[in-house]
Amino acid sequence: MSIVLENVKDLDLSQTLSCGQCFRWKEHPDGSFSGVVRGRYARVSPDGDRLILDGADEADRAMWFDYFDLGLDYAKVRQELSAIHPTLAEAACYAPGIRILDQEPFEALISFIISQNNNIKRITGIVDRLCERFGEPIGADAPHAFPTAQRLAALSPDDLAPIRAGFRQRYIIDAARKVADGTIDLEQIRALPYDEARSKLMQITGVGVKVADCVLLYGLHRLDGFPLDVWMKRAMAALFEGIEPSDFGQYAGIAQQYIFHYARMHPELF
DNA sequence: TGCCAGGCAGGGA
DNA sequence: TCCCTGCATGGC
Repeated sequence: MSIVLENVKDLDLSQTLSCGQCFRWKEHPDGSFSGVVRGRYARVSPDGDRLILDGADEADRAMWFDYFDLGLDYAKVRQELSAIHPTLAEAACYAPGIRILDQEPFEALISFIISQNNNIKRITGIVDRLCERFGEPIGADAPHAFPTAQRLAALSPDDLAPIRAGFRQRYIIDAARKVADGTIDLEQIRALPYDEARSKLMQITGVGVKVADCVLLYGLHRLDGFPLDVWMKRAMAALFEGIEPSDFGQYAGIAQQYIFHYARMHPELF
C-alpha cells in the first residue's frame, strides 16, 4: 500500500529530515527516506512535485500532509522573510527545501532532552535504541514506534542504561512520569501563551529554555516563539543586528532553520 | 588521544 | 542573580 501527495512544493527531504529537527529517518541510496511517525511507518520518495509514501495507509493521508506542513506556502514565507532584511534573504537561499515538521509532542520532548550536550549522530543512536527496546513493534521490517510516556514512566533511570544516554536518563524518566500522570499536559501546553508554555515545560528536570523552545517548535508546531539559546542569540547578533526578534512573527521557527544552515555555511561569523 | 557536543542542574559567591 | 563545574558517552 502507498499514498501519493500531489503538488508538493518547497520540500527537500534531505534538508528537512537530516537538519536535526527529527531523529528517526534513515536515508537510502536511492534518495528515499524511511521512518516512523506517530506509530506509522513509511518510505518516502520524491517524484517531481509528488511525494510517494510506500507503506503508508490512505487513512493517514491527512496525518502525513500535516507532518510535512504541506498546508503552508513556504515560498511566500521565504519571500516575506527575505523582505525583512537582506541578510535573511541571503540566508534563505541556503536551505530552500526545509519545512518545519509537525512531530508527535512526546517524541519531540524526549528527543530534545536527549539532544542536550550531544551531537546529531549520537542522538539518533540513542533514540534508535530507546525505540527498539521500549517501543511497540509495528511490522516485521519496520522500526519500532516511539515508546509511550506510560511505558517509560514505569521504568527507572537504571532501566535505560542499555540506551546509553548517560546523565539524561533520569531526565527522560522524569519527563515520562510527568506526562503520564498528567502533571504535564502537552496538548494543553500547545494552547498556552508562549512564555507560559515554555515555563510549564521547564518544570521537567532537564528541560531548560533551549529544550523547551525546540519542543514548542518541533513538537507542538508553535511558530510564534523564538529560540533564545546562546547559539541563537549569537546568530541573531551576527545576522540580524538591529532587527527585533518579534518582527519575525509566526515565521520565527522557519527563520531558525535558515539561520542554522547559514551559520553552518559561515562559521567565521560565530 | 583528547576535545567537544544543538544544555542543564546544582552549588557557591 | 550570576558564574562555575560536573555530567555520561561517543563521534571525530
